[in-house]
Amino acid sequence: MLCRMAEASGPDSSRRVTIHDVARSAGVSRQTVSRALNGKDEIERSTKQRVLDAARELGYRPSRFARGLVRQDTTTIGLVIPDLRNPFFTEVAASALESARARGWHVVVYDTADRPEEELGTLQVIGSQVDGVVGYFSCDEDELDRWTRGMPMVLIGREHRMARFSSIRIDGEAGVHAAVTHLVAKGHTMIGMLDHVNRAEPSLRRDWFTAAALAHGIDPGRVAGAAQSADGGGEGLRALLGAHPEVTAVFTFNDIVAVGALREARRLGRRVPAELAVIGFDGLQLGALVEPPLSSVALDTRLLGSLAVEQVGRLLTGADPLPPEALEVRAELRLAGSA
Amino acid sequence: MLCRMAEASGPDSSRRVTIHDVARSAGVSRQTVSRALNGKDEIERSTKQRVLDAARELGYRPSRFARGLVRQDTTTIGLVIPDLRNPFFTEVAASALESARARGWHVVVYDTADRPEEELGTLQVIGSQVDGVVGYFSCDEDELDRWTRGMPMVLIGREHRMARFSSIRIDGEAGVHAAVTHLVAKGHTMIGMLDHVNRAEPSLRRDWFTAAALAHGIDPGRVAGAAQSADGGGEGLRALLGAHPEVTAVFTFNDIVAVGALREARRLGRRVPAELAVIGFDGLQLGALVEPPLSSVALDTRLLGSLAVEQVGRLLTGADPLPPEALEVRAELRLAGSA
DNA sequence: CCCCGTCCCGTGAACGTTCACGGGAACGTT
DNA sequence: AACGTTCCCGTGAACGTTCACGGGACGGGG
Repeated sequence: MLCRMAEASGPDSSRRVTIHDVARSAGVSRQTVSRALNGKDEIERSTKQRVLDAARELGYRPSRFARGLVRQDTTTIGLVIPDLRNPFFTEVAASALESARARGWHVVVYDTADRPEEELGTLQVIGSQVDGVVGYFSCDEDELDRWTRGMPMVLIGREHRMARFSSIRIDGEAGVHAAVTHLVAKGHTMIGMLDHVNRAEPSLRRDWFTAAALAHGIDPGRVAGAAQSADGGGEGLRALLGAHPEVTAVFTFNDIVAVGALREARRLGRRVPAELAVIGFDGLQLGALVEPPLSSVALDTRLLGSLAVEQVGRLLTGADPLPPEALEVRAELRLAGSA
Repeated sequence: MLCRMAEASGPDSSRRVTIHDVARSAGVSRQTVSRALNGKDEIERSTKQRVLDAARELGYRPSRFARGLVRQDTTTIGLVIPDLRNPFFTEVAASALESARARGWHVVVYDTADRPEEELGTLQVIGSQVDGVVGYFSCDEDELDRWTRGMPMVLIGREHRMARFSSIRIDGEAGVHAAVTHLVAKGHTMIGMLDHVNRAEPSLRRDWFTAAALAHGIDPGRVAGAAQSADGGGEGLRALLGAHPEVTAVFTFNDIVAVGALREARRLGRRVPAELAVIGFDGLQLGALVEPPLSSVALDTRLLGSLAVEQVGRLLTGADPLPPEALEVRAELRLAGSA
């Protein structure tokens, strides 16, 4: 009489084990089972143990949906990332997870595998599973709007037009200016750039570079494209030096590309920073692992992730959203061995 | 008469907007609203549009809990990772996300921040939010059992005792043996190792190294501990060379440590691989970024992640679980410039 | 004129849990 | 003996959605 028959021996064994089954098996009511499982106190010790045993015996697991329906306390946000293996996004994701955990939120992560066409599908699926979304999107704003149906969204590193969106701006103007200033101070006058390739419009970082170069009376035209990978950085550097052999310093779209350029420079026999100075963008931890360590216009990825989470939180609780000027991450030059 | 009053102007504005509100506002029934929103067909074009407008006007968003309760189709798994910023775990996580996405599952990611005491809290919270768990756990198996209450679990890189757990075994014996063999063939006889520090028991990788060294008649005692970071690898190498100056080759616990050792070797003025050969473990993409590229006993992280997801899937659908011999990832030597 | 089919829409029921309330038993107090 | 307290426990209701079913309106064919 200690326990009734266990396992799948009921009339239809495919049905889910509910709180009712446990109650019946333990000879008590639903509410008592609920009390036992949730550690409420209006219950006798022996009864509690009996219920717990019955639950274990039947393999009972409460339905998160039913529970979530009645107590509206769990919030879940979606994090959309183009490529988790890219160290930059890894850091942003880690920071976002950190901030979310501090608030007791759950984070569902989606990796769109760098395919913009995946974004819509993801959005559609996400829309019915989370309370808000944070992340990177490359598709059109109207498309975003169509698929998210009024869900709070925070876009990272991208401008927004519609009021219901929010976005974290990345301001690298001062940082890039400082980088060019530093290179000039070191005596460089022929400064090139490895820009993002495969994009319709020239990158913002390219604009910042151009402005900084012009401010120092430097020709900003020495630019080559590079695919977003270390190999891409290597090839980009070869192309740049092929077209502009006079270049003695390079600013790159990001650190991955910079690391590739660094590796290629070594292979070409050019000493860094003596014969070729390199400054990246992002300030990844990765930059400290290579030799010489990478100088970079560093972004505070921790701040980036936490700002995004903070803002989506305000949007979905209805609190005052952060003003645009607070939603800005300023990049600043961090010098190491490579420049 | 196009649309009723919008915004929060009801009697109590704090209540959630339900499908009922939309129905009332559009002058139809719940079911019709449901039809419009879910793209069912038994509905007239104009009605559908009217409902959609009303929904948008009111800012209606369906409750994922209510929906999940009635249609039992969405499955969500939890992914528990000690430190997402660690490139190895990043790769495993990315692979797991990939596999889950292919199955249409959602993945909630938890980063325990390398603190074992966080695991229990995570587990407790996770238990009521996901259908199954995949990941790394360092705490006791009984503790795991206590907090998960019969939820399917797949442990990675760790043995299990209880039947309800499943685990992915990592077999590096042959790979480490091959690594040592290769070093011996290159003429090395004084081979050291940088092991994981801060662990109660010596690591499995250490055991594999010891066995391989003995098989070649090599003293396996030249070992130093290293913290799990690049800096740790550097310090470890200094300690190892301090205690055993005769060492000409090093096998490390993992690639991060190896990269640190590589960097330190350069700083010490020892040429790699001529004066110091280095072989890591894990086979991270990171290894290709440093100079010289890192040789490593490589793990197929993609397989690792997909196996774990596959197995947790079988456990929670009740399909035949994969047998232990299929739940094994074999590491194999991948040579590059560093050895 | 009746019957049947198609198109569109609405009504009860169910999903599985927790909350608010009520109530009986045992015990002590006036 | 009547009454208040404390300790356990059970019963309706509610959460918000979808499914299964039923039914009215309309049109066409016999």
